[in-house]
Amino acid sequence: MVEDVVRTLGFLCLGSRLRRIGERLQADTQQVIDEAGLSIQAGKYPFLAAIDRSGPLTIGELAQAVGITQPGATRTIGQLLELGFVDMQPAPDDQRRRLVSLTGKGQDLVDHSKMVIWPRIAAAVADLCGDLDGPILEQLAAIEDGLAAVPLARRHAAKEEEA
Amino acid sequence: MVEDVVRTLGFLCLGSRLRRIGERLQADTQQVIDEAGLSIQAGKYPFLAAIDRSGPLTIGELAQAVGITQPGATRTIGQLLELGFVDMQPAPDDQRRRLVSLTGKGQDLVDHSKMVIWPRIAAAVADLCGDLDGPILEQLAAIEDGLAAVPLARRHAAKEEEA
DNA sequence: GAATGTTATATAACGCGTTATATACTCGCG
DNA sequence: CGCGAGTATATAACGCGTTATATAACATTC
Repeated sequence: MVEDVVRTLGFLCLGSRLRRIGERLQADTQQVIDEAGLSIQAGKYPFLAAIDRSGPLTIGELAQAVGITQPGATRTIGQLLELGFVDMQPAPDDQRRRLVSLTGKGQDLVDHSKMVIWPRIAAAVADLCGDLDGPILEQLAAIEDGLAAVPLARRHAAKEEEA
Repeated sequence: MVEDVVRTLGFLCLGSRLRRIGERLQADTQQVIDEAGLSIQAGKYPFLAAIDRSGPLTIGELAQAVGITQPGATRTIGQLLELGFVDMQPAPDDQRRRLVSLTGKGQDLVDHSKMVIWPRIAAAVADLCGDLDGPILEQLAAIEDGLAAVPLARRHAAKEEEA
């Protein structure tokens, strides 16, 4: 068995480690979505949720809302356009800005997800790390170990089952 | 100002959020490395550190050690080979396995980094989040806010300056 | 009102992770 | 020995982030 250097090095590799855990978590989230029969990628949800919460947004606002750069937002919105979940039209007062809104199909997906899949995911993640506390490195170790022990797709909110 | 949906959605977007923070942290780390005049990318350090700690390792062991998949390790090691930091030769007993070791240049880089740059990075990250405690979402918010307020490159271990 | 600067989006190229698959070597067994 | 199964690495293709730069529309200034 080889030692996990990223974990061993602690603060020195915190960036790598957060990325690694984030990727793992997102892959597990994707599995939950797939098992629910939804045809959407996990990374696209924040865009749909942003529009659902705030109404039509421009590309630039979407980039800000999901915390990525503008070219990244342009690309993902392009994909959502092709998938038919959003619609885009120039802002009436400024032809440079493009207002992105949900289509009926997109709104249906959001509405369905809000009821069925988002609570499921949030509950699974809460089960994984909702009760954690203490220094961040310890929590990250607990999250990594927790995911290895029971993948996200098999988790649900901790109830009083053991009672 | 647009709301940060990833932060707002909490556990639901934890994967995206960890990735995002990890990327930001790693980019800031890169800046520290660049400012120190070193010509190496932050993401390659874990590979060098793994070999430094454990001696020559195969591609597969390196992948395990840094927590990525084998093709990712193959690629990064290919780059380190081109940069002249590592050397690769078939294992004597099994021609399938390739043992990756540090070259003199690679060892020099590691030795120098261990003295000069790694402590600097670890101290900056510790300054950012070493004293944090509590639920993970709160710590992540503190880290994001902290990075926005004072980038990693301008941080150092918190001393009793305020005394 | 034409030149110039600024802002919003798009495009290109790259970094670094992934999965899927090909290839080369080793091992075990008839 | 030779052949099929398994293992280690390499390659290809893609996801999704980045930076740098091009283009189009608006704003300003003389």
